[in-house]
Amino acid sequence: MGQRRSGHVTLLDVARACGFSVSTVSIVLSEAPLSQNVAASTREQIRTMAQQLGYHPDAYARSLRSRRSQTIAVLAYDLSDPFCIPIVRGIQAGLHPAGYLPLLMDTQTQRRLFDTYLKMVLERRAEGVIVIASWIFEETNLLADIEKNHVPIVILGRDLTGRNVSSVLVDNEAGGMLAMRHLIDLGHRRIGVIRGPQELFDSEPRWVGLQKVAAEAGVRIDPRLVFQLPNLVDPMSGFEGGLNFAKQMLATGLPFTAVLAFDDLTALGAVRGLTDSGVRVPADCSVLGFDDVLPAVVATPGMTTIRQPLKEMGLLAAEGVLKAIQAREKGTRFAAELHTVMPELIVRMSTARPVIRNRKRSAETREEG
Amino acid sequence: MGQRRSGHVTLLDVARACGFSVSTVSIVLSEAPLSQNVAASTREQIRTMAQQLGYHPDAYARSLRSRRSQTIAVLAYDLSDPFCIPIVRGIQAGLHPAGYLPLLMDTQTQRRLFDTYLKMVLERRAEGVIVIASWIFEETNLLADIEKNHVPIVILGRDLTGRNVSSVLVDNEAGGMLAMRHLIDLGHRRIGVIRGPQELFDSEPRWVGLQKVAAEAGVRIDPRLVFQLPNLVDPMSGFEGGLNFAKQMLATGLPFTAVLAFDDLTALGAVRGLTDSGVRVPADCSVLGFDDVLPAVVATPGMTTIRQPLKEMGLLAAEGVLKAIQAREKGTRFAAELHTVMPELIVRMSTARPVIRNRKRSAETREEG
DNA sequence: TTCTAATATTCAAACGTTTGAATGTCAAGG
DNA sequence: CCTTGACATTCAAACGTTTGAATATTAGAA
Repeated sequence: MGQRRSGHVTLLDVARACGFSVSTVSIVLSEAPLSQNVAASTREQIRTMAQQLGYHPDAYARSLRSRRSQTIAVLAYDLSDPFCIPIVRGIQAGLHPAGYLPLLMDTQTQRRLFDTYLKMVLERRAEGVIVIASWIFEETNLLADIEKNHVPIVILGRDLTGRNVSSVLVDNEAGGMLAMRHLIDLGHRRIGVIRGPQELFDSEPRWVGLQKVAAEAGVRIDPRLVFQLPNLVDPMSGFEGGLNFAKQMLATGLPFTAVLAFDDLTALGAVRGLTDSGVRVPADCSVLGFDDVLPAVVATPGMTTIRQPLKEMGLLAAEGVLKAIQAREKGTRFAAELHTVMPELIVRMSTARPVIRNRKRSAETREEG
Repeated sequence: MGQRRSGHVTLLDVARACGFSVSTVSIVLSEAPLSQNVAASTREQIRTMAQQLGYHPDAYARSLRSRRSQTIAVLAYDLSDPFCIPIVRGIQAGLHPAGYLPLLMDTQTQRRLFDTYLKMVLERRAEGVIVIASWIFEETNLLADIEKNHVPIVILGRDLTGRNVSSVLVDNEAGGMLAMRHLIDLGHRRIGVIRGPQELFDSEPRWVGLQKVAAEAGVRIDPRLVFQLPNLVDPMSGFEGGLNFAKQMLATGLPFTAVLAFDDLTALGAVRGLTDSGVRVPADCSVLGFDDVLPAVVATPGMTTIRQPLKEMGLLAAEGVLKAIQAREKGTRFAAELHTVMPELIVRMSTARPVIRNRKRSAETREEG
């Protein structure tokens, strides 16, 4: 009955079925202002008929006509990184009330995919773009192509306000400071550090922050106990880095009572490396992570970590694009905003006061037990 | 220059800029068969001009005209469940070569969101739907509304072939068998079990499988050591369930040397519960999970688990919808297919041979150390 | 010269909406 | 009997693309 060749019920179908024009039906079903002028009986009739036929407006036709896609593209560098998920959740939560749909794209830290998806962003006429950045993100094409088309961008994890791109950041330096302060407060003095990869924006400020606190407290960080992760291509490589570096730390033979890792996966790797070598966490050595992702909270011992308010960051990003879109509609020029959110220390079981004894001895003790 | 009020460069802009008609430009840029008839010089000219202006075809106009959205909706019950991510990855991998884009939707185990997104599926004219099912999934509206519009569906984690919906399943019974066999092979005889929630499709067959193997081996499963998770609303509740049940198991005072958990998060919860009570894993008690999600592999000790080939399942689902779409195009009626994939035992460090001594004693031993 | 057959390009309609302007109806006011 | 205006409905154009049919331009064959 009335099924057109497209297989989808259209306004025309509904119009024919109840004897009104397409215009009237459209006006009623889209609840346009004019619909106040439509007789109540007509409205009722049209609505029930639409319901009956299972009519759903065609978003493509609608968007074509109204030039609004109600879509925000979200370019995540790697969805399999537990870091991304809460952010995406926040974005979703921020977009939903405004009737926008996130178009989620997982670029898998691949330049090629990134470009493919970028093209799609343009083709699908996304009204805005949110980028969850990683080291692979080089600004080149993004700004050239997307901004040329006046699509507002918000970037998470990188400060691009200089290029007039709104940015959401966590205060990494403060995070680094919190981390080091916690360890020092517990009484640790000999601390190994696994720094983040050089190309990652977050790495440096965390390092700066923790150094600052260490210096203030008169704690010297032995450079032989400092390692730096290579560029990560997937979450597991952080884990493996942590694992290997922990073993290398032990191999130095230098005493240390705590490891401060770049992020939670690295910290979990460190825990594995230490445990495998018979060093107990936290009894013999404390480990501290960063981010507060799911694997850190369900591991045992629960990981003490510097929490990033990921969901909140996603929300901020969502609000950011929406604001920019609104501004563009009104013709207002919109100045890029910088949001810096504060990290928070979450104390769990992976850190403890250091025991006043030689690390090596304690390890041996356990091994013979 | 030539920027129209939409803010996007259109075919008309390109046409005007190089003096050809919209048709010619379209034919060249979309590489239609007719483009062979277009002079090489013209083609070149048009292409460079399009490039220069930053032209990108409007997917909406194109889809409207061609009635193809090149989009598959993916309804995931909860993206924050690490279980979903590899599946999504697989789907993405399967769709990409065919030029389809997954429209990822996180229903957050909420009926309301599920319905909202379902409406969007219809409105955005997704050509197919892949559902990653959870207990919240009740077939009612889905089949009524989506199938009415002849949109092919593939469901993961549930057998709906009876309703002519292609389904991808893991052989849960085989998984349950693998799990129990592993524990029995190690020498465990007193085994606690945490079953999955009743409404979840996977729960029962796993339970059947492990019972079968236990019965064959003459191992009796003490019902006082069997617990059942309530319906899960988020991944953490599985963890908490595991934690609490592990403590309850200990509280029974009954001896047991292994816990077989419904999934990895539950198993990780059990590890926490045991460890908190001074029971070491695996020295005093083995723990075995199911799924092989990221938190299970980065935890220490690494979780022995029954791996589901999640990525492969996603791939199968993607291939499933694509096949159905192709069939519909040719007018062929497409019979729903059932894909059952095999789980695999992954041995890590959370399981070991049981020690021949009283569990309680060993726990005390450690506590005094 | 005229016809055929390529080659090269354009016309115009269609996809399903939305919406400003136009049309038609009817009752009250002059 | 004609305005006026409120109400109810429809017309028709537009959004940016694709595509079957049409047209224009050539060159070779009859």
